[in-house]
Amino acid sequence: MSPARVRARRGEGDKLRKEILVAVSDLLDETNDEAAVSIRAIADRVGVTPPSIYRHFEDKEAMLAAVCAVVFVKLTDGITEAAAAATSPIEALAEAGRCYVEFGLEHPEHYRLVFMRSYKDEMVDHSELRPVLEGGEIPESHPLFSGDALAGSQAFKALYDLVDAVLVALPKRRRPDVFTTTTSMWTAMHGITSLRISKPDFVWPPIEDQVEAIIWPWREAVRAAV
Amino acid sequence: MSPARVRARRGEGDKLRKEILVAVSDLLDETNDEAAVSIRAIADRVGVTPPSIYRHFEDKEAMLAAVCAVVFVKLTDGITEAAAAATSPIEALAEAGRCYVEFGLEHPEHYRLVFMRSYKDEMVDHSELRPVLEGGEIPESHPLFSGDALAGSQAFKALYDLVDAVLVALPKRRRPDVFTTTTSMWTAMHGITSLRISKPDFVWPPIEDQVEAIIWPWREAVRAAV
DNA sequence: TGTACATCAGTGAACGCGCGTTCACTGATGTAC
DNA sequence: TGTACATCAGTGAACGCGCGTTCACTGATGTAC
Repeated sequence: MSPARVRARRGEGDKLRKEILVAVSDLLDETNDEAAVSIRAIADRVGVTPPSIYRHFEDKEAMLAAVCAVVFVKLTDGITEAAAAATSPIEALAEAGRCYVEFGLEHPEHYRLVFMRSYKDEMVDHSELRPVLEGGEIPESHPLFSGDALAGSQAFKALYDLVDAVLVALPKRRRPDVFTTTTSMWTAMHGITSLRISKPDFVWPPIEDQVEAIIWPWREAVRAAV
Repeated sequence: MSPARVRARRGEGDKLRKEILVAVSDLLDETNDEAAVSIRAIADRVGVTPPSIYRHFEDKEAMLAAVCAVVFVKLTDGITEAAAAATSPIEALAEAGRCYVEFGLEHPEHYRLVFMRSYKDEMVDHSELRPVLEGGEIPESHPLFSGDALAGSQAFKALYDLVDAVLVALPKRRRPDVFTTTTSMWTAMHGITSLRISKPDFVWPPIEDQVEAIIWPWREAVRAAV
C-alpha cells in the first residue's frame, strides 16, 4: 500500500475500477510476469486492501477479461491508425503487420495474457464470426459479441478489412477467400510475435524482414494483377 | 499413490527417473494443464512420495527441462520421418510443416511447455547457432549445446536441412538466406499451432490449408525455377 | 440551517488450500570377509 | 555357507509461503425532512 490513496467520493466508486485496470496494466509491463499480478499486488499498487477489488470484479478471471478488452481496443486502434497512414492497401496491410508485432513486443505480458493463455471455459461461439464479418458491421448488441469477445472480434475485423482491400485488386478467378487469408495473416503475425516473446534470446532477424517474408507473396500477386 | 509401486532394486535407481518423465508426459496429455502437473501429482502418479523426485532432479525446473528435451527429440524424429517419405524437397517441407502442427495439436500441453512458456533464466547463447548450422553437423560436445538446448538445436537443424534442400533449386541470384527462411518457416508453423492451442474454439480452416498458405509461394518459386 | 439516516467505499482479519522443498529417517539388498 | 555392514531407494512429517476469496465491519458523505 505504497501511496495512501484518498477514498473516492460517494458515487465515484467506478474510479477504483479504472485505477485497478491501470495498475494491472502497469504491473504486467513492469514485471513481465503474469504470476506477479496477484490480487494483493494489484491492491497494494492501487493503495487499497485486497477485498476492495471484489467490489468491482466478480473474481480475478473477470478482472483479467476486462484487461484483455482494453488491450484489444488499443491493438485495434494501433492497427487502424498505422494502416490509415499507408499509401496503398498492400502497404496498409504490411504496416498493420509491423504494428501488430511491435505492439506485442512492447507489451509482451499483455500479449501473452490475450493470445497465449488458455481460457478453459471461454467457449465463445466463433461460428457466427464469419457470417457477421461478411455482412459488414459487427452488431454491438449481438449476444455472441460482448465484453472482450466483442473487442477481439473488432480487432479481427480491422485486419479483415485490410486484407479485403488487398484481395479485391486480384482477378476474381485467382482471388482467395478473405476470411481464410485473414486467418493466415493473423497466425503468421502471431507466430512472429509469440515466438519472440517465448524465446527472446534466439537470433531473430529484424522484425521488418520477418513481416516482409509473410507479405511479399501478396505484394507479388498484386503487382502481377496490375 | 494409486498403484503400489515396487521399489527398484539396488543399482536400478534410474528406473524411477524414467518413470517420472513418463508420468509427467501422461499428466500433460491427460489434464491439458501444466498447473495440474505438481510434484505431488507426479509422485502420486508414479506411486512414490514427493521427496523421491528430488533424488533424480535438482528441482522442478530441471525436471521440466528434461521433459522438454524428450519432446524435442520426438518432434525431430517425427519431422525427419515425415519428410523422408516425401517425393521432392518442397513436398518434404510441406510434410514437415503438417507434422509439426499436428504434433503440437496432439500434445498441446507439451507444445505449450516447450514453445509457449517463458524461461526466465534460460539464456542460451544462440549466437553460435547460425555458424554451427552453416558448418554442417552440430558438435555434441559444444559447450553451448547440451541437454534441451542441444535437443532444440537439433530440431531446428532438421527444419534447416529441409529448407536448404528446397532453396538450392532456386537460381543463386534469387536465393534467399537459408537461416532466415528457416526461421520464417518456424514462426509460421508456430503461429498456426500455438494460436489453435490458445484459441481452440475459433473457426479454423483445415490444417492442410493453413500450412499450404505458407508453402505455396515456395512451391511457385521452385516451379518457376525449373 | 440543522440533524437523522441510508448509502456507499473501503477495511481488518481470517479461511483453507496446494505448492515446492527440507530433513532426518528406514529398511531392503548386494557385497566383502 | 553365514553374517556384518555399507550402500542405496525411497519415506514421513513438516516447513513457510502466497494465493484467491469471505465475512462482518467502519466511517465518511450526500440527502430528505
